[in-house]
Amino acid sequence: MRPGLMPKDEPLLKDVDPRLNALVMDLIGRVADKWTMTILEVLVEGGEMRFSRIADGVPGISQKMLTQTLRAMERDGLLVRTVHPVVPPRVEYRLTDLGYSLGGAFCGVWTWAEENLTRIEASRADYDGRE
Amino acid sequence: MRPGLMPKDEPLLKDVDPRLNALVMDLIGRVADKWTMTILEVLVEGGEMRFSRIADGVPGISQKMLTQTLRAMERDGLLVRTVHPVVPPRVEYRLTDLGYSLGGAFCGVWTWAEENLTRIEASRADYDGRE
DNA sequence: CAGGATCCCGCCAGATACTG
DNA sequence: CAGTATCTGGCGGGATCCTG
Repeated sequence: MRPGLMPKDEPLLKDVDPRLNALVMDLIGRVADKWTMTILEVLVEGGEMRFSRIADGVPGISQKMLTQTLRAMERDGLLVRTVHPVVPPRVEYRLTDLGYSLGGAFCGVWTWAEENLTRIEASRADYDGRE
Repeated sequence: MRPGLMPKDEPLLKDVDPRLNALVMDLIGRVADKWTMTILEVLVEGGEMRFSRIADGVPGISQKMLTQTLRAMERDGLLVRTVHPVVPPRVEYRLTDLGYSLGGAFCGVWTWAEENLTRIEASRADYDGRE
């Protein structure tokens, strides 16, 4: 593919600013966790939703982590939080365009996980079988 | 889009087995972290590589986390680890087809992060500005 | 209903030292 | 070179109680 031999000092990644790269990695660390991905999935499917309905859609999440993750997503501009001043309180969460675009980007990972789950479990069983 | 009103007990996600869904979420939790993503990126770019060259391509990672992440990826069948019985030791890591396919799935997330980094930083600054 | 505030435990990850 | 082994502090995250 490349002409000539590969020089040994060729940069490993594209020659991007390492500081920029670190920022991107941190951003990914923030955004690429299972809670964020799942909440994103739920909101893509369900549109604007209230707190407790999101909780229903994310089995296993604690209220603390749900609040925390939603706040982080709001801070990152992935969703908007609307408080309706009524009793009982009614808070709606709706994805922004940025949020939807992240949902699209994650879609590939989600699909990949679904498609390859059994293959990976088999690989793990095989790996654990050997010693 | 949908005929009729939406019944209130409509399932939030596609009506998948919740246990299957939990497994997928766990798998994503395993695989969607910044170290795995970065190592994947490096190996997609660099092909078969040795331990220390991978370390060079992943700035900021500790040797412990690199070993640990590589082992987990091997267990999941994302890469193969080849030990050459020479002195000094020479260990090569190479992605499997499964690993490459995950790299492709992550590509969207990586690109998304690069493209939207400044927008997100602006959103955070704005969010932190208000109180 | 949608959280805020606390307490607290587990394990994650960095630092350091050692080895085949 | 490519790891293991060990110690340790920090904090992620669950459980619980309380409130506008």
